Amino acid sequence: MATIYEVAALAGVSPATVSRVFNGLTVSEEKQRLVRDAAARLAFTPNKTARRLRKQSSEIIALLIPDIENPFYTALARGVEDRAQESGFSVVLCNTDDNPGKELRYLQIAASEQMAGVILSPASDEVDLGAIVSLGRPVVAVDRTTPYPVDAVKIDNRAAGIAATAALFDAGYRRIACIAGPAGIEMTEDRFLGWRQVVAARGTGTHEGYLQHANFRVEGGHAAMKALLALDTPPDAVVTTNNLMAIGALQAIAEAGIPPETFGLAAVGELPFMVLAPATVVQVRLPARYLGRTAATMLLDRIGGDTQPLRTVVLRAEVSPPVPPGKGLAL
Amino acid sequence: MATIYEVAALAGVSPATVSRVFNGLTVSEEKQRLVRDAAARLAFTPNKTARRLRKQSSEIIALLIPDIENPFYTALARGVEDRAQESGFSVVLCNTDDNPGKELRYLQIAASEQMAGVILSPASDEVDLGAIVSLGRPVVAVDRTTPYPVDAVKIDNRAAGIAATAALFDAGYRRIACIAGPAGIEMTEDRFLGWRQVVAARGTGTHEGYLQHANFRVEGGHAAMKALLALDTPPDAVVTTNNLMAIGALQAIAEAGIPPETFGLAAVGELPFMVLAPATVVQVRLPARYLGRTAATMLLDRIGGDTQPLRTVVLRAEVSPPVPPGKGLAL
DNA sequence: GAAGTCTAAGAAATCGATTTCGTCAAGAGT
DNA sequence: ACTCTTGACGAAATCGATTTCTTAGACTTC
Repeated sequence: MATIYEVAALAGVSPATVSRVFNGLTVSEEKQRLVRDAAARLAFTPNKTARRLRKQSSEIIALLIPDIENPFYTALARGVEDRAQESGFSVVLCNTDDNPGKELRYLQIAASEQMAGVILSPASDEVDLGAIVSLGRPVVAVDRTTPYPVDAVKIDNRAAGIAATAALFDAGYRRIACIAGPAGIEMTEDRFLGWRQVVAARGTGTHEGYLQHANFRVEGGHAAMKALLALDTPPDAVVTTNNLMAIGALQAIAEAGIPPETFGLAAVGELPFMVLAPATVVQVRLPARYLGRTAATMLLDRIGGDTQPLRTVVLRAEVSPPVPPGKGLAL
Repeated sequence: MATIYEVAALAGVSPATVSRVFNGLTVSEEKQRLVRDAAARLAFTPNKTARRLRKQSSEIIALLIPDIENPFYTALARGVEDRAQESGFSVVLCNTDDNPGKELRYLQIAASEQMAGVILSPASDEVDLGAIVSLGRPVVAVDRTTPYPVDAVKIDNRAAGIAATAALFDAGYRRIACIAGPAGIEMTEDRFLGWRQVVAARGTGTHEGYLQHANFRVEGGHAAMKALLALDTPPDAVVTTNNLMAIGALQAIAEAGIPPETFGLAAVGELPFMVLAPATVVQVRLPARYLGRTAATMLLDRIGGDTQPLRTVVLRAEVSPPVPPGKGLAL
């Protein structure tokens, strides 16, 4: 591939002039023409590695997500990518598997690769952002906040938990359990607090074992649902705090021979690739792609020099389908 | 972050010696100890941009996939990532949306970013690998082959189409249609030729309109299935040539009020997040993660200097669940 | 005509790691 | 004791783009 020196030689100017032409600095029209002609003839593409070394930064954003196989996160990734590409940035997608060790490794890569900024969904409250923050690289946390001085975009998780649970009560269910993610994760806590609040307000109380903690994956939801169904007084409905645990719960319900339309299920998050009738499950729709897009806008603003005070943007979820009163959902 | 010069100054050696220590060249034990101590004290992390500029390459692989929201491709990506990380390589995931323009742009990025190699599922037979191949960067094509001199890993697609179709005949269906991806894509062609071969061999022939081409997405399968159901003589079963089109077909079947267990459906590819009884759908399981892992192994071998002749590795699919004879699948 | 100012453009330093070339010291052989 | 060989290590070039500093020429003013 041609270098700036070859373009300069062909155009009869200095390499500095070639650089000025492509970076929009002042160069006479005559010499601009010479440089562009030469570059076109040589099919010149600037070497980004050299530029990155000299400028000490890049046009790359690191995006750290905990589960690449969760469609919530792939939708979020597309939102980040949409916005980043509008500004000429590339996105490196880093799948952490909710593993703090992998997450730290990716953060170190972001630092040593001079990425311009990081968007991440932290694997835990103990995520170590010290190195990247101390380098002055902007960070935006999504879906979960951190104690570090970084911007954040999140869902109103408590309201989402409330909406999911209220929908089940409105549909006539009375023994409503909750399958939550791992304890200690802020998003999990907020969502099941929403469940608990509605259960307390509607006066039915909860049974022992009606709150089950699971991992966020399909198999976590599956195991938790089996545990719920094995109780002396099983629930007649369940709220899951994410989409994949709802899938697992549905599988367990089907395996138990329960027709899905007679058991109440509300998920915080859209179920991917739904083939059941839409009324079978209440889905609290999370704006994942917009969440990603918002996070990228905030990060790009910081990269561009934005020095406004740190802020947290909170997005809202919405319930789908809207729930009419009465027993069961499949009306 | 500390540079190699600062480590050298603290250790009392030259920068070249520091570089030699970390790159395993011959350095006296005494000086090795001095360098390692100094590096630890300064928390030295080598600047990969500088190294990449001097060495003219990087430890990054570009992975170009057509649909990040298709779990087949996220599983493939995990396989690539698994293997790459074993060798200290990072993977940049590039989502092309089956768009040749986006694909070309990502290939140009791979070239100008000096990525060590590329794994891609080509958006079309006309993909332009000229620039990246002429730079000598290794390329491995997955899932689809190309006319360029590159290695490939693929599924035995024809056999997969045959297996899916045969399973439906074995289950007792007789009017078996096919929902295939866009015409002209090798993988599509091979899979529906497998369908056509079995239909011809079993002597039932096909009806006008029994072969529907769609895009590979859920909505493509949905529209194609509605078109099939609207025929004067609708089919009693269908083969879809990928997983997401099966999802769309199932949605259309449910919307038409047909119990899914009475309609035959076989998909080439595992349906993601299945909540129907496993016997409802025949799934031809594709080893996506292993496909990714194999592609990465081949690419890393090339990056490492492998000069064996170009080769294509063909992996096999398997049918799940195994199909007993008789009408319908839900036995 | 001389002095001062401004602008375009070239020379060279810079970014940080790697690698090439040259030097010096130690060891072996005669 | 001298010569030759080998290995460790330092100096400096290299990768390619950007940017700083300097210079030359054009223009204006007195």
